Amino acid sequence: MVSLRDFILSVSPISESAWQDINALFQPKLLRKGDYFITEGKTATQIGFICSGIVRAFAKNQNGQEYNKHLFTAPSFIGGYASLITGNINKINQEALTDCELLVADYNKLTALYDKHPDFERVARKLAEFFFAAKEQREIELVMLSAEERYLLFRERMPGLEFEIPLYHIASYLGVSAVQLSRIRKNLAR
Amino acid sequence: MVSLRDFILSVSPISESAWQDINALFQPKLLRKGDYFITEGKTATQIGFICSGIVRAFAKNQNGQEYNKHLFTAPSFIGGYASLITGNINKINQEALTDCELLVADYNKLTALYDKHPDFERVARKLAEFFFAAKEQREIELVMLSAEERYLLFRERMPGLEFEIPLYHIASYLGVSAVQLSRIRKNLAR
DNA sequence: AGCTAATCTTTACATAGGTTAATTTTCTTC
DNA sequence: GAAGAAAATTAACCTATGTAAAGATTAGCT
Repeated sequence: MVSLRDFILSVSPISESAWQDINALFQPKLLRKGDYFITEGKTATQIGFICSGIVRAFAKNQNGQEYNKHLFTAPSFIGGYASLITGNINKINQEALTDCELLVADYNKLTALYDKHPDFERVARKLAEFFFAAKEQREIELVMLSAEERYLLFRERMPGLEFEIPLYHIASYLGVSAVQLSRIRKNLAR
Repeated sequence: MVSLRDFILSVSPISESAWQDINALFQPKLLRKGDYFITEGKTATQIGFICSGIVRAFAKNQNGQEYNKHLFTAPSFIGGYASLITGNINKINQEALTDCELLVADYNKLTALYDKHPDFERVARKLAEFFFAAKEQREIELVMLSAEERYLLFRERMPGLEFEIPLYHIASYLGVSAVQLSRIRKNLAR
């Protein structure tokens, strides 16, 4: 159970009055395992904050095959970030893999606070920068590392997570099939 | 030959006084074909803006194999963005593939302007958000599309670029070997 | 505990794509 | 325009990984 306030403050300090305005926009929401926070097809309007639980973000191709773009655990923001930013149709789905406690806010109301609270816009800037750096890192790893190396890295970075959700979700997150991950695990066991 | 001012204004409006302060920090610099703007190993300190020319950003793995993370054409910012943001050691190299006209500034001096000019920090926020959205799109394409589809997309998005730089740089950008790209082109020709 | 569904592994086969090296084509430069 | 260097293609071979289907294992009810 993680606090939104602490999370924001860990990014960049903000005034008490900014926090009050931000906090007022977030409402608690419970997401049951299997529920979706967003689905593709409409422009995203809401941003969520995970207090507890696990959410997967995935894209579907024309054949219906899914790719787990990200596995979110608390504390983190979720929502169709690219769609929120650009206003384009959202192409991402986000599904709870466990029961989740969320805080949910309207993204436009939130960004409307930037004018009043430049310290909050600074939080947003730093977050966007970190998100970018993380994506860049992931991109490099997807291309430069073998699937086995990516799996080992995953276990290091998110220890225990592989026992909380189905392996095929992890395989998809690593960019391989469940069968291939099974082979990799067999190899490592020797 | 593209103007930094126009590029910034296309992201978000800023005051004339902000522009004056920003502009004062940039110095022109000529990069010859083959020259490097940054190399891996040190923390990045400078940010560049491409007025003309082509730059590739690439990562090297332990075997010395290279992966072209990005091909930059004017107008765009270059520099070890992840390193600038996080302060970590830069792991990226950026090499001019043609002669380039750059504008170069000290990144810390530039970000020091955020306090004085919140409208400039807004530019930085929006840029970071767009960079993120672009990376996310690229990640999805790397995983969900075949190499052939990625090549076709590349030709659509950066028309003509394939005739200005060696094909093996494009292959690397697409995440395949030069041999494989050659096969793909042969296939498409039929 | 026992039944059912979900998950994971294994097998068999197909294929995209890597590597190396040889050959051809294109670009530079004198 | 000829010589040499760089780039691109082709061929031969190999491996990682995909797909489909069958089995084995585990988890979730009632």
